[in-house]
Amino acid sequence: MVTIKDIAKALNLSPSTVSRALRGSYEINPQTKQLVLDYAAKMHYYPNPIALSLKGSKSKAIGVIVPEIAHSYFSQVINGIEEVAYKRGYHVVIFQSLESYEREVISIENMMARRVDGVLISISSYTIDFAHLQKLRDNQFPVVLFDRITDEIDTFKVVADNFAGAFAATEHLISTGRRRIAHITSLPWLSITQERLEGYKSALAKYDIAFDESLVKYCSFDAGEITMAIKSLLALTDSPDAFLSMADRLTLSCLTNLKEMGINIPTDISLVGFSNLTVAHLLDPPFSTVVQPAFETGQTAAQLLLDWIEKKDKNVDFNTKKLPMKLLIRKSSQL
Amino acid sequence: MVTIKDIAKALNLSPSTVSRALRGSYEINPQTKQLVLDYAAKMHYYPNPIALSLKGSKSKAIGVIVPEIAHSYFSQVINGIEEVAYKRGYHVVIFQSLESYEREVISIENMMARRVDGVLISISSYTIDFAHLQKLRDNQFPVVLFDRITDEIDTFKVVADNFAGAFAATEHLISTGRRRIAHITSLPWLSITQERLEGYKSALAKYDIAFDESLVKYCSFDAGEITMAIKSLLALTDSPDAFLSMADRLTLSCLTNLKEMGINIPTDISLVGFSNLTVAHLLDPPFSTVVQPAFETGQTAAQLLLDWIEKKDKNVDFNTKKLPMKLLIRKSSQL
DNA sequence: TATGCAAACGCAATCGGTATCGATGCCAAG
DNA sequence: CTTGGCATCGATACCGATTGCGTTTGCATA
Repeated sequence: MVTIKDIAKALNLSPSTVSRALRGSYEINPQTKQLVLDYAAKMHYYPNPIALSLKGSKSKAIGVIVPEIAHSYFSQVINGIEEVAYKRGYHVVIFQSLESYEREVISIENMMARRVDGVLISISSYTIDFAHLQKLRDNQFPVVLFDRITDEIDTFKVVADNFAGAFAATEHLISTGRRRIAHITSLPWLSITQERLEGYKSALAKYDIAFDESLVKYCSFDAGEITMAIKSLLALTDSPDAFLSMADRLTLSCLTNLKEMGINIPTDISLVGFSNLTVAHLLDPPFSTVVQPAFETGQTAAQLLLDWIEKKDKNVDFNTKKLPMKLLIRKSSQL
Repeated sequence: MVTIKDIAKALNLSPSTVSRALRGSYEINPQTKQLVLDYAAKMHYYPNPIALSLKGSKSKAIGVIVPEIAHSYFSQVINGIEEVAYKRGYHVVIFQSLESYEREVISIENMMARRVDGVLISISSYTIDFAHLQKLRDNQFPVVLFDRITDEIDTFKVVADNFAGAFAATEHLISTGRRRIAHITSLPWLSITQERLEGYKSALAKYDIAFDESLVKYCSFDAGEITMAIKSLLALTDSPDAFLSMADRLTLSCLTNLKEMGINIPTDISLVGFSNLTVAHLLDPPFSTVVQPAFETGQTAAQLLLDWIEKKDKNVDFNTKKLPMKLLIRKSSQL
């Protein structure tokens, strides 16, 4: 690896002159400058980013924490983050929390130890204490939340319009004649869970359908739990005629379970689910989905973070970007 | 951020003593050592990895190049890589080639500029010149290939047993009475394409079925091409009774196209495809798949690379690890 | 001729941590 | 009393690039 000193030695110049020539400083003789530039190009000189980082205390790296990489939604988000970061000369270091609070805290520490310039995070399902994030913010450290956010941290946030997505899905089910719409959702304390529930309730209200608490089921990541939830829903005296599921894993579980039980979709029960699977149209039956703007979420969050990092003055005006959802109606929810 | 010098000043010691105390050097008074350790813990001291990197010319980072992150197979591979890398204190920097040779070359340069300690790469489909990789190897730089490999580079490689996978799938189709088995595959110059074709041929030979070149279709990433291929196969006078597709995107395209054409699966045409989709069982019909050991591939490749990086002597004995495939038989290929 | 003043470039400190080489103090052996 | 050896710790160069400041030119002006 060729360094500035190598170039300096070869051209009988001082390292400082070479450095300035490479950076195009005005106080270098154009001829000298050209000489250095040519030689550097010939020798394939690249500035050592590690030395730069040490000097400037900027690593040109951002950290990303997601619950799981191998999950269609998050891998699409990462795709969007990559695209933006790559174009702006940053690299992306990825961590998985695996929905564990402890791993999330460790990942944050790890990132700080590695001196990333900023963090993008979608909070783990089991994180209810946000001290690890608040500490970063207290130190003026740039953190952008996406998808799973929280009110307790004041910063930039990027989310899908969960309310509108749930509202549209519910309204669609109502418009196809359904009245007893079960709401299968994730953990109750998550922001996305709450927003989606509100969208659902709001749509019911619009059509004067009473909200029935017994139709709402909160499910953890235990696979058996969703099966239990479905069975208890079907056991109701006034059992549901539609399922609205609010997460990928829940959507797929619903489908698997209902099929196993021999329930006809959509004749017996109509089905709409939040999902970013690219093969929803190939499922049996082709599945109506609310699709999250995953790629755009990644892009937007990365933009915000990098703008923030590169901003001179530290007076930033935080806001929350809300990206539109898309409802794709397929056979699972048609008459 | 607290540094060694801060600690030194606070405890009236020299930076070198603090450094040695933190590293547990034997030549430090146990009491002094404890003092330093306690103070460092209290102040949340983390060694600056950037300074370490500059000194030791090791970045403790590895680069990964995949065609696309948001692809079930590759995201599972990355998952495996991550797991191993973090346990061993490395971080993972991910690049996408998007199946472009140019982007692959740029990514390599980018990684070198960033001084990663090693590279894991699954070669882009349109890479037929390997000079960029050979240059790395010429400089004794650790590179491990996975999935898409090449004979032109002598190094560690990790692949799935493509031959066995294709053989098993073909044999299964034959055992269900199929004799005209179409082979829909990827670009002809890829290692995986060739190995899978060999497996297919070998299974045909075993059962004395003549190999018919007209049943083999090579498809690029153009979506229309697969449709054309399928139509031309169905137009044959002796048209196929089974489709064997050799990549995720092809498998899904086959399914989409055949369904659109109103062809009954598996009655009219039996279907088996290579795929790492986790929802194959929910497709219509439930889809027989050859599943690649994605996670294990990532783990193995990362292991090999890190062992190599950390090895003292540079005499490494290259080999190619072959991981078993799994054939999951579902309705799409049953009688 | 002396002085001023740019233009062009070199010196050396710096970032944080490590490693080499001393330096010091103390105790025991000669 | 001197010398050697050990235990313990400090000063400093170094990794690669940047940067404030100083220095050397050449040239024009008083």
